[in-house]
Amino acid sequence: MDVVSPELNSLLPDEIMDTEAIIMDDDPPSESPAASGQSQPSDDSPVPMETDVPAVPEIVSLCSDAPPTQLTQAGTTSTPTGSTLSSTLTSTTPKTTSSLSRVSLTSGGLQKLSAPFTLSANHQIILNKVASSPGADTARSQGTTTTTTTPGGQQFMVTTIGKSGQPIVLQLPHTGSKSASVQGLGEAKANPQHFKVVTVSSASQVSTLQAQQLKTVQIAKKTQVSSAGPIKFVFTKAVNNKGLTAQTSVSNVITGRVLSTSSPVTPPRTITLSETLGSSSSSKIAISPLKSPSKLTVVSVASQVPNSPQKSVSLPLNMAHLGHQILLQQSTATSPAKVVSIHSTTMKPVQTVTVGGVGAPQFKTIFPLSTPSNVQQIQVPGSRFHYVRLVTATTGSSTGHASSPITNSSMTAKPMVVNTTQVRMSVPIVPAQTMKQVVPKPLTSSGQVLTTQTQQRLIMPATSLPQIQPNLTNLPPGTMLAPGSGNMGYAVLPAQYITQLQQSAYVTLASSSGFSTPTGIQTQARLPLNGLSTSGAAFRPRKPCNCTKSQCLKLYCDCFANGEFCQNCNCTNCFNNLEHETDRAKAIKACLDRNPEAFKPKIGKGKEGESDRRHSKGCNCKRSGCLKNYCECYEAKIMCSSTCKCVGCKNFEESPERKTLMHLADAAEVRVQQQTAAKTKLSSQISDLLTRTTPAITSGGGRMPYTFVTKEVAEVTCECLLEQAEQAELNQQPQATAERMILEEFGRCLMRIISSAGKTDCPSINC
DNA sequence: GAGTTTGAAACT
DNA sequence: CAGTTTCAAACTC
Repeated sequence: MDVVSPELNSLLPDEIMDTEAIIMDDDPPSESPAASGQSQPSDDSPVPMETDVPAVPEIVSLCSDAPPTQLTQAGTTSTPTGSTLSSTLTSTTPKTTSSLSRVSLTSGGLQKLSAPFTLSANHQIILNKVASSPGADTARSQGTTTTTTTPGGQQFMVTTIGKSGQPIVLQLPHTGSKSASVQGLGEAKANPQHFKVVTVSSASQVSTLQAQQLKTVQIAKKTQVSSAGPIKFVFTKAVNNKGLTAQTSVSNVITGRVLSTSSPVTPPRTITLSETLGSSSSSKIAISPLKSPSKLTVVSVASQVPNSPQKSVSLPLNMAHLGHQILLQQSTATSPAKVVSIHSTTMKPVQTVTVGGVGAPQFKTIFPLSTPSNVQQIQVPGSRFHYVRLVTATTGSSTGHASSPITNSSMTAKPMVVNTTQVRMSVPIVPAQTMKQVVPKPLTSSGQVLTTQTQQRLIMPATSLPQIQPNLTNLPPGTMLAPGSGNMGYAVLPAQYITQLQQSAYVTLASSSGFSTPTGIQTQARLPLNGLSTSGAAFRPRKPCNCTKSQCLKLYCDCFANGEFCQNCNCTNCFNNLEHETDRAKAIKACLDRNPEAFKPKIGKGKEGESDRRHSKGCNCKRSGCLKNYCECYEAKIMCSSTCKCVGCKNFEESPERKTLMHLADAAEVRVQQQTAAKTKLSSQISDLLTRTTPAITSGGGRMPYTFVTKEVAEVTCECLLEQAEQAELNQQPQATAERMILEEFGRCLMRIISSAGKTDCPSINC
């Protein structure tokens, strides 16, 4: 799921996006266990999701070091006209490996590279770079597009934007033992199909990515329906950061997008795409803390004809091992139609990913942010984690950065214009809170109700640390995964952080002021604290920490404990940021080692019959009587329970001290609210007054008092008043009469002043 | 704002 | 697991 430029999309007509060409019609799903997950016995029904990709993908790996812009395998011959890129066959299943053929790789239309490839039994194509072609360096930083035509006439288009430096594996889903060439003989022959996968990677990360990183695209299974039917993709991505220690916060980006033509009347079909990074293809990441595949529906629409059918990808999401591999696999029955993608031909697309449980599909959204790297977010149902990939703006801007502006139908997304250094796109911003409200309570495959707690977020490192594999079930809701610095790892970012990014992006981008960085974010919103309501505290400004010695990498730091990055804090030597992912990852691991539930909400639901909210561990107060904010129970506005070990506790239901304090606290809160409201109102009134008076002043239609009540006017007025006083004295009027005469004169003076106020000239006042 | 108190977290 | 230390927030002046 990736950013696909509209230009690239436009190159692929809907009719050529069908998967039929690569699908074996007559292959029973059970023939190839490795690919059985992607194979579907039924044509129209969505392909069941698999949580695993073949441990040993027999595929043709295409190393992205070579800059092929276009790979065309006609199944028979291809004529290399330029520099040649040879690919090695990496298929490990010779039994069903189809014959090799030459692949024509064309870079930018100027170079043609030929590479052998093989379609394995499970329909995987691995294009491996053997050696850099002469033209590789020149084209490395440029987007590349690879188009492969299978012997059966199917065509794949793999586009790489930027320096991916990574081999690409196209894996055809299980189609039985038949070779691809055989497969293509049927319907596919008559109806060549195209698959389009776009990869975008950070050019700055090329050095760390190395050629060992592998992208695998599993093209799922055939369907026998017509080519007009919608296609589903199972998209898997494996990440292995072993040995990679890059510190930069921007990781490589591998984005793939598969477009499928869909007809409103034709049943959806499925394509499995797997993307593997790292040397170890067997390691996998289970995204879903539920340990059961979740459905991920990716809808990306870019540069499509307004009336063109939606192209959606339904993917199951399963993350088993953080930092190794992420598998997005398609689930079976759920329909991708749940996702509504809104596209605009004028705006660059933004990805939207919908993830749902098997039983209860959920909406998930991925959208780019205006951070130095675009952020793609995946919210996994059930855990409410947000898995985010930071997508670096690549240098391959010439190819066009594209994303699909997609909004969830149930979300109130705000369109925004995103400015990156090279990309400007419109992005629907969906606040995390909005998404929370949208996402229904997920169920695991076994029907288990997942936690709905939203109190905490854990920040996990994008980790190049394979050993750090925290149990995702311990991660607090709102956790996000983002790519590690310089590596393909995923960092768990707090949802709040993403929200902040989004907000910042919106402001910055809306003003077209250019790129926005997280550190520059001023608008902060915070998800609720432990046990607190999610509604009221949602976007409340987060309290900055003041850590000095802990580097904000210990639970002393509230930011860290809440799974947030430090932003606008007063901390010193802070490591709680993306720039110190490695250290942060270690710290997180250390915390989890000490307490696997360290990042779980402390305030959870108590036992049955007890209060709804209670402290998981209880407090240990000794001197505060549990009536001060030192006490975590009191701070969370809950009463101490049997789990507490406090001494002299006064934080219980019948405690008069507690009642008094609570009453005072409520009263104080009311006062604060009233004061705040009064200030707001006064400020509004002042602002309104200034707004109304300013034009009058500038236009001459009216003047402020100081403009006409001059010193002279005041002196004259005083003289008039004195004159009245003198006259009253001369006439020996009573004091009351004298005062009345003075006041009446003052009134006349005021009237003259007012009447002359509207005149441009200085008023003249005569007694 | 500086200093003190407090209790959770970290350490031994 | 208990005791001690460290730490940062809460609190007081």
